[in-house]
Amino acid sequence: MATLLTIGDAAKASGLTAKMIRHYEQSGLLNKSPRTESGYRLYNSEQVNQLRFIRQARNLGFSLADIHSLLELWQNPQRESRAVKQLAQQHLDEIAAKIAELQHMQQILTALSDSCRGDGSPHCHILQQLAKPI
Amino acid sequence: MATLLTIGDAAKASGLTAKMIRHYEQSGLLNKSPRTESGYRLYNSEQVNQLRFIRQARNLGFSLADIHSLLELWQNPQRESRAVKQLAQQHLDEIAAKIAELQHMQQILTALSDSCRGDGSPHCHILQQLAKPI
DNA sequence: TTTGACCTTACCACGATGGCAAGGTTTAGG
DNA sequence: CCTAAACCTTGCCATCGTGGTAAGGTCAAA
Repeated sequence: MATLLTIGDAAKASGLTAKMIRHYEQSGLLNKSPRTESGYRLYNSEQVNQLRFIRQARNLGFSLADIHSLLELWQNPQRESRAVKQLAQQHLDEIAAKIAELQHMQQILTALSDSCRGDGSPHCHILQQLAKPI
Repeated sequence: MATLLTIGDAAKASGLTAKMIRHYEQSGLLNKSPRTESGYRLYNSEQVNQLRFIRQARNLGFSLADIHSLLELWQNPQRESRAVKQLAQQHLDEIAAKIAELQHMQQILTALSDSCRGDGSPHCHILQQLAKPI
C-alpha cells in the first residue's frame, strides 16, 4: 500500500514548505513527481525520504548545488565515500571561513562598541572610527 | 581647491566599485552627486569620505539599511551616541547568532565527516545520517 | 584622427525563499 | 446536494548586495 501524499502533506512530513518542494523540482534537484488527473503532485514514501534528506542537508548549510551532488551519490550504489567526504570537507572549509570572518567583525565591533559611552552625548568612537580615512 | 573625482577615481579612493556607488545612490543611501555637462558624476572629498565610511561599515557587516541610519547619525551633530551603540549592539547580536548557527553546523558535520572513511567503498555515515527519518 | 579608457543607462543574473494573485479541485459540514 | 473552507496550480515580483553585459556617449593622449 503505497501511501501517496499531496504536496502539503509531503511538506509537513519532510519539514519543508510546498513552495520549496516546487522550487526544488523546478531547479532540477528533484525528478518531476507524478500527478493526479487534475494536476496535483503526488509523493510516495521514497520521495518523502528524499525530501527529508534535502531538508537535513539544508540544515547543515549545504547549497542546493551540493545537495544535488549528495543526492546523486546517495542513489548511486557504486559511489565512493571519498566523494561524499570531500564535499563535506569543502563545506566545512567554507563554514570555517565564514566563522572566522564573522569573528573578525565581532572582535572589531565589540571593541568599538565598548569604547562608545552610549549616552545622550553626540561623541561616539564608533562613528569616529568609521569616518577615519585609514 | 576642491578636487573633484569621477566615479572611477572615487571608487579607487574609497575601496568600493563604481557599480556599488551607483547602486548606493540609486537606493537612496547617497545623495545624488553633481554631474558634469556631459552627465559624469563628480565627487568632492567630503563625499569620498562618505564613501569610505560606507565601505568600512560594510566591512563590519552592517546592512545598507543600517548604514543609512549610521550615516544620518554621523551627519547629525545632535545625535545621541546611545542610538549608535544600539545599532552596533543589534548587529553584534546578529553576528553572534550567525556564528552560533555556523558552529552548530560545524560541530555536527565535523562529527559526521570524521566517521566517514572517505575511501573507495560506498559505505558512508554522512549519507546514512542525512537519510535517517529521525 | 584614431584609439583606448573612461563614463552613462538599462537590463539580467545569482541563491534561496517568501508573498500574492487568479484560478481550479477537493473535502467536510449543513 | 450545495456551499465554504482548505487545498492545489502557475506565474510573477521581492528580498539583499553584487556582478556582468550591452549599446552608446565622452574625453585625453598619441
